[in-house]
Amino acid sequence: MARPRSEDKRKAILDAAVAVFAQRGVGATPTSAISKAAGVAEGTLFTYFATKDALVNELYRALKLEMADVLLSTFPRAADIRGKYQHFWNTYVHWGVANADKRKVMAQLHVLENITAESRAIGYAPFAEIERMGVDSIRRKQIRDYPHPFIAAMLGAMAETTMVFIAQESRKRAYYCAAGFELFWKGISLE
Amino acid sequence: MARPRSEDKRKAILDAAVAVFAQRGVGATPTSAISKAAGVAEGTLFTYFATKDALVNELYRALKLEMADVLLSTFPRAADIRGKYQHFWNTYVHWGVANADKRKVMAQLHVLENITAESRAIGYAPFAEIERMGVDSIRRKQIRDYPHPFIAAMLGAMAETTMVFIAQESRKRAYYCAAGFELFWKGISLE
Amino acid sequence: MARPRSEDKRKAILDAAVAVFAQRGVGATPTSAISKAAGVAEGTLFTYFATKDALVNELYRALKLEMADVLLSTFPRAADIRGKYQHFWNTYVHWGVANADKRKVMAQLHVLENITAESRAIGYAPFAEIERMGVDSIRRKQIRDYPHPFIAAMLGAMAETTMVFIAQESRKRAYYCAAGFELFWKGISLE
Amino acid sequence: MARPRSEDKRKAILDAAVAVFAQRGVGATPTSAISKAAGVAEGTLFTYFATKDALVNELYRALKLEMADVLLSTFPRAADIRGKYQHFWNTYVHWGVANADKRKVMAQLHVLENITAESRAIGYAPFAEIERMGVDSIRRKQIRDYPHPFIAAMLGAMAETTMVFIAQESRKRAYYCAAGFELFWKGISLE
DNA sequence: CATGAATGAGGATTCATTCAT
DNA sequence: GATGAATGAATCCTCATTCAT
Repeated sequence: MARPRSEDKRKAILDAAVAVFAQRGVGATPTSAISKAAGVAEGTLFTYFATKDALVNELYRALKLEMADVLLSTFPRAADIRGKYQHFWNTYVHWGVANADKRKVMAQLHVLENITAESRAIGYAPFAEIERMGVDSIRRKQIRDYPHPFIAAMLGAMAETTMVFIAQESRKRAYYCAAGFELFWKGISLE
Repeated sequence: MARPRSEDKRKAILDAAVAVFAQRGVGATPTSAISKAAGVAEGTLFTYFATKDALVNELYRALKLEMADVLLSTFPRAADIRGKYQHFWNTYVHWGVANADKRKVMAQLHVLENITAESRAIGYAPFAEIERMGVDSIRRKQIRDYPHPFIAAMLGAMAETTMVFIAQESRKRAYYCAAGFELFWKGISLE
Repeated sequence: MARPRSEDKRKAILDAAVAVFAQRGVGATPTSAISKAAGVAEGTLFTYFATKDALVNELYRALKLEMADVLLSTFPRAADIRGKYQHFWNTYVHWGVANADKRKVMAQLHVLENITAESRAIGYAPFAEIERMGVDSIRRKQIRDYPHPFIAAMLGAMAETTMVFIAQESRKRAYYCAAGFELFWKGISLE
Repeated sequence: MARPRSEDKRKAILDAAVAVFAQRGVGATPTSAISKAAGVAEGTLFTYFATKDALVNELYRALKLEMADVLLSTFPRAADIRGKYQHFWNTYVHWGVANADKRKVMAQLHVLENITAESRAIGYAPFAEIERMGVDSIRRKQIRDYPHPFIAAMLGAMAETTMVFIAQESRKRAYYCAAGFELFWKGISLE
């Protein structure tokens, strides 16, 4: 058996990609910058990822799965409907603030045409459970009756906006987090 | 360094840039694609814009100014506070839907590190009047008391999200436009 | 009008390609070696030839056409059948000896899978006239009855072999040229 | 530097090289393609052959020796002079048709600058006996008086040409084989 | 001023070879 | 010895920018 492919190195490349992508932009970052940041040779990157596109797609999936895990692993099944939405909001915002680079990269990735339909499907899969809860809360008339994807997208966009403000004024983190959720909740709650 | 002769050609280049940027992405578009789309020679582009970055920055400013003009030129000074916000919302959404390319490009531009602080300042300037109105409405307790930039950013983000849904289901344009504003207004109105 | 594309430069690139291809082999020659030998920048090569393959194909056609021109421009229509074949033989051998690089490159090109069917067709076209004469001479029973392509290929292969020997012993050029043709002619003549 | 253990593996690599070289060309074939086709690891190839060039040279020699063996092992010492030449012709053509890959590779190898003078010498050695017979037949005035290497090269080139036609029209194998030899023999026979 | 050919640095990827396991 | 990951020089091609016409 030869030297096995190192999971650490793989992670290092992915992490390095996040760091440099956040700083320079996905499209503007040469693979050489990634390999250098990861501390591997230029060619090594290509033993772990066949092409730059493949790397970008894998990164997309990894970030999506990480986010889903963060959102779901501490989900309060016993909470009331407001508590559940609040959980998503808080968890998302805190994760986003603590992982500013990952958030920036995710924002770029969502918009990139390099991401394949398959990657999008895989990245979306774990959110299906979240969607089910959301749809359910609408059917049970626990929140206002809008299409669920619309509500989810609004939550995402509003949370992103909130994160931007927290990034600018980190002292007011609690304030913005609460204010953002208030705005959102007023919008979708029944009264 | 005299101003180049043809203002038309300048416009043509900027318009062409919008079209190709929307399709291929700002970073992935070569200047040659822009000049070809504009019907001018590759070199000509550089007599109007010193560098690609300069072109991108001028485009940013032009789009910002256009948007401000759209928002302000028909502003209903006599309307009540809800009517004023509704005006911004409707105007922005309709403009964005009718000018999908420009909207896509703006979204990319906002996030690009190529845009200088100066460009951002210039682009922001005409929105100062809007800001004054917004700040005013808060001071007068016509809407809930959040920092104005936060509200403005939320309006922008929510309107963008709305436009995405309209782009996907153009038949439901009126529905989404209204739903989005409802969500927003519930969030910031006092009762 | 900008600087016009220079036919000279185009020729220079093609000539340089012949020289370096002959020395290092088509597949083993980087485009940078060609551009350097031609005295142009690396990028310039690609304004004249879209890809390396395109360059190779154009070279193939150019060499084929040149050869056809050499063979046909002095063709002795009045000569007897032996004289006609002798003309082809002599002309081909002398051209090949005088243009050793081109001959070497042609030999490589013929065998390369990079050469498109279209290029082969174009390169073959001017030889159609030669083929007609050959087929004719067979129909009229002026030479032995073999398929014409077979005879033509034999003539080519035998002439090539002859050229190799002349390249090694240039003093014996006349001897080998005559000996080679003798061998060929004995093979195909009726008595 | 002890001889590597498995002679089988060595053979497997050489055989694999023939197969992939024939398909993709010597220059265009990466060593990884050879090792994969041989069913060994990439690194293993280099315990059997120090460099790609070394492998290519050994392959050249192996093929040359194989050919010499084929030509000589069944040599009809009792036959008349025509029968002897006919034997070479037939054996060569049949071997070449049956081993199309090896023939194609040989053709490439002959022309490659990677083949060292030493390899050429070694590859030629077993043909010395053939040469002796040939020279002898000339001295005894059994065939026309041309330099033996010239005759041998002609036989080779004409046989190669014959093989190409048989490869294209395998039904006419017997015809082309006979026709080719006829052509050759008419050329060198005394009457 | 308009044109588009010329330039060469830079980018993604390949590949012969080395070396840790 | 066998394996295949690691390496980095080399390759083809792109593209922002310059400059001759």
